[in-house]
Amino acid sequence: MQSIADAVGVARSTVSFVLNGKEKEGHINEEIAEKIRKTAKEMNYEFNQVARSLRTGRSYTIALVVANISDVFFGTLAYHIQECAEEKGYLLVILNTGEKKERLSPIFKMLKNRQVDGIIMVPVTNTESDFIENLNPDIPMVFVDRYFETFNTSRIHINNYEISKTATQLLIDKGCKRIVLVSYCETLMHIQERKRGYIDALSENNYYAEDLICEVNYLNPKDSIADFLNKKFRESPAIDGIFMATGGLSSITIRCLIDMNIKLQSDVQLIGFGNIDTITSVSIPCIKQPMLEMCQHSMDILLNQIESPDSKPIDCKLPAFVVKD
Amino acid sequence: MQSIADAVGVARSTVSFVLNGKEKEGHINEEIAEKIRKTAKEMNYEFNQVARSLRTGRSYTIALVVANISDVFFGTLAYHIQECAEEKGYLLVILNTGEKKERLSPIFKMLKNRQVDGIIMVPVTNTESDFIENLNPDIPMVFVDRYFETFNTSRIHINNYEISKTATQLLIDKGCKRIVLVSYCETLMHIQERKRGYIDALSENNYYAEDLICEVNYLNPKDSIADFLNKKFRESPAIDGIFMATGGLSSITIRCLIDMNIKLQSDVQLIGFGNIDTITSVSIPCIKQPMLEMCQHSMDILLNQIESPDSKPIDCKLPAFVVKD
DNA sequence: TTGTAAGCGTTATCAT
DNA sequence: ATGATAACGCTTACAA
Repeated sequence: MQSIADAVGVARSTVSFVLNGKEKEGHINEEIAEKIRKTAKEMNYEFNQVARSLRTGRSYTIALVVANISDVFFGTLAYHIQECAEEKGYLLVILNTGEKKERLSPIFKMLKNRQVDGIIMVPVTNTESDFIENLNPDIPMVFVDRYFETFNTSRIHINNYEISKTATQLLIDKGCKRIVLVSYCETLMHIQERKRGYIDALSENNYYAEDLICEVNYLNPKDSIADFLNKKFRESPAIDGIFMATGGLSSITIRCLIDMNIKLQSDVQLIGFGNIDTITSVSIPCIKQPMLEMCQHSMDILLNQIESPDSKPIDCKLPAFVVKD
Repeated sequence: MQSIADAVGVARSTVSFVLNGKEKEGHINEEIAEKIRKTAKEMNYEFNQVARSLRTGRSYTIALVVANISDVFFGTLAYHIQECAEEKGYLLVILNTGEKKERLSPIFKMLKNRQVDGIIMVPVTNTESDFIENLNPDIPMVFVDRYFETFNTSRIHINNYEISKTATQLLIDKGCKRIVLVSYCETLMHIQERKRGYIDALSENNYYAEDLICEVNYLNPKDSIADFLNKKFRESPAIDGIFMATGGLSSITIRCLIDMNIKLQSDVQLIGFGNIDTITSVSIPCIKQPMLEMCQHSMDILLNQIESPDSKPIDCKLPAFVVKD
């Protein structure tokens, strides 16, 4: 920057103003501004983000904190968020929590050292009280996909309740009467909401029965599901529909059914989250999340929060949609 | 830092030396050093990485550049690399190229502005000459998975030739005589090497025939594969084995076969890259890459290169392994 | 053994 | 309309 200033014959500060597009504020002669820009290009000057960060306190970096980036759902989030971030001049850093709450505090600490401007996060299960009590980093933060009811940050999520009710109703409309819910045993709101949608749809048709709910834990879900389904298919009346509450569970459940020699979409009607259609040759209706929109909104809301830190948290609910068979 | 210095009654520089573990260089009294450390902890001081970066020219940040982080292979790389990086105190940023060479130059520019210390990259196809001519960023860089024959950077890859030959031989040992290769039409070395392994195994048994090679392009590979297989199954003698040269192609090919009502592992014997076993109920042998080791080595080699920029590029070939059915 | 001071490359305030 | 100059928080050569 100094050398540009020397070359043009002005002061460093003049160059800085021009190169930051603040000619107006600096009241700089258009002619000389043009000359500065030209020389900068000639000398192919590129500013040093680190120095700028030190001075301004902003790093133009945001962080994405997820359980495990190798999961395709998180990977897709990362992909879109990186693209959005790049467009706005931000760099994206990735952190994995491994769903371990004790990793959060060191992560937030490090992000602060680095003067990271904002965090997009898929929160770890069962950390609501930690956030309320002491975990809250004072960096602008938005939650994506998952959220907590009483912890008030900006959140971007889908209409879990409504879409789950719609999906379940779809099975009912096909004539199913004994519809299983395959889900995780989980306190996170999005899972709770999906369950509530399922229950309400069944209740309204008087089909609800507690014993149709299969809630597994994260370790070894496959065996639990297989056992459950095996039992339920032998009962009379047997089950005739399954609603799978996450993408991961959809794959696992379908794998179980194939192993059990159950004919998909004839012995049993299915619907679930995720891209089920890619793993089986019968086409199965599924609930798709508007990934790109979720990411765009996350980014927009986060940037807004970075610009105006005192703005109120925003609750952004986007519609998911059912892709029929 | 100043406030610690004030509290203890020493100079800022003394504090700096102690906190960086350079008491020896600074020749600092152990007693006072201890006091400084204690006060730092009490005031829960945390150093500002940005300021440090500006001063030292190192950001303790590395970048992972891949085609698309939502792809599970790249996602898995990202996961392990992030873990390794964190362990060494590095932050990981992610960049997607979308396999577009024109995105590389702006990416490298930005990484330089940010004083990123090193790059781990899965290079974009057909960019060898660009790298040789003008693209080479002068940031330490390693290639992982893919590499170019004549562009001399450190590379971490698997024994593509050997493992492909072994895999093909496995099909031959099962009695297959008409073995198809499903691969991409691609100049990247790792794909070429896989093809060479396949050809050599067949040639040694006098089974090689050019018309058994199905090389598709990245756009719409599914239809090309389906057409090819359809034709080949009708020929006499029909094909009886398939070697699938990438994880993505394995899924696609198997999906085609199921659609065609071909019985896996009886009408045709399969072997391929990736986690095939998760998408079908018949178990199919597959080639697994040592993902964790690849990432650890990438990180080690990169860090070494950062520490000693003049060290020679390293060629690190790791063994993949076949998981049998 | 400790302290001083000069940077690192910017931005932004204030005088001119 | 432009230029000096201090500051951001840290590291490190050198003086004391």
